[in-house]
Amino acid sequence: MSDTKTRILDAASNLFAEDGASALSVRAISKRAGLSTIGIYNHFQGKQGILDALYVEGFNMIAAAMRASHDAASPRQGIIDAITRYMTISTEQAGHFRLIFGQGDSSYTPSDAAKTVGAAAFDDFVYLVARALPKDCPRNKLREVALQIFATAHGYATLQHHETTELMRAPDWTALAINAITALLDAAMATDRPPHSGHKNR
Amino acid sequence: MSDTKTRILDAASNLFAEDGASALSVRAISKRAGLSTIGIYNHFQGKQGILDALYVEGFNMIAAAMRASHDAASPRQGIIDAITRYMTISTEQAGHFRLIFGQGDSSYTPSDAAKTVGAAAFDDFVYLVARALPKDCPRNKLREVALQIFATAHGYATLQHHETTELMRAPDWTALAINAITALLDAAMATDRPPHSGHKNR
DNA sequence: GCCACTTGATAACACTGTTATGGTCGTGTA
DNA sequence: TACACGACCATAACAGTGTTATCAAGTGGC
Repeated sequence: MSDTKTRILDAASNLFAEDGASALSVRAISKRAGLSTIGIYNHFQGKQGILDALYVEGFNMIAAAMRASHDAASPRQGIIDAITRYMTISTEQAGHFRLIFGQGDSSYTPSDAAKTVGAAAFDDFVYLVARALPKDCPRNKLREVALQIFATAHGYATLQHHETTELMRAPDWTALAINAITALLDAAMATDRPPHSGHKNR
Repeated sequence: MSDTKTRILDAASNLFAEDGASALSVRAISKRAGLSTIGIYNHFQGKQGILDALYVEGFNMIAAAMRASHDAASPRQGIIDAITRYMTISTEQAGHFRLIFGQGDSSYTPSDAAKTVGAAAFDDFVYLVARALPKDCPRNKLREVALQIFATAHGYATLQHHETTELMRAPDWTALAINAITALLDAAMATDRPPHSGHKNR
């Protein structure tokens, strides 16, 4: 990576860390880097390329959080720890989180390369979930349970920052998420029913 | 409401329905209304006021979906029906959904009046959940279970439109959401444990 | 050395939301 | 009736946005 490219990316990262995606005009970035705006087009093909780099950076953080670690007391606790880390990232890396989930810059569309990083992060999580489910669990169901756990946690991570829920007495969002995921894991472990049967009245 | 205000709002609503929030420049709205841009400032205090009107419109749709209806087979089925309707809205009214959850226009911040509409929609949902839980359930827990159900569903509604999950074989998001919420309702009905105990390893 | 490509500064372009300017109209008060 | 004031309107101007155009310099390959 050339010196200019590094200078631009460092400038963008610093501005992003200070004030989120709205601080990232091409003029602000190039001024911070001590260059003109043209370098953003030469090295990153424009502003979208800058945002792609930050998107990938954010997803790498999420992936690291969702990866199996060796110090969990059980595979199940490993999942709970991963979700706790995910909830922490949604707050501590709020700029990245908002960018990834569409709230940072409404004109940004991730490139195909950036998208594949997100998909790979999910694969890491599937592996973590696989260790907590029976060994004979079909691969389809594995991915589905992982998707459910992730989607569930994601709802809590997203809603905790939403202005309507900010009007409420502050709940402990991580605790609520863990509680919901615990219920989901219990249900997944307890039954062998097909995935869609939850759709019927019980 | 004056004729000018109506013309502007109709123009904005039509443009929004066609191409989402990105179609809503003040020049596009005023051109569609056959007026100059100044009316947007006189009648709506600027573009944020236009977006507020659409935000409130979207939240009113969500509120209607989440409200108790009299034709559910049981209170529990009433919740499941409401969540199903919520999932439907997230797709059929994608523009409104994206605007409400921060993805429509990253420069938009809802006014305090708009925010209270969202909070009121949640109150309707709490009432729906109350009918499915034991009558002696403390109000705190009621609100918390309602929040959990809503957050859980919200995760599915949001992730179904995200580009990383769009790379996957298309899951039935509504079925997955209902399945997760069923697990959550089972857990809420089965135990009287304090809300935070799910945080411990089991 | 010549040529093609890459890189960089600067200016220009088309677009954005907003404010400023000047004018008209309607309403209330003396 | 006359006047003052406020609301509303068209238009122009402003300051900002991402991007492209123009010109010049540097580099690498033949």
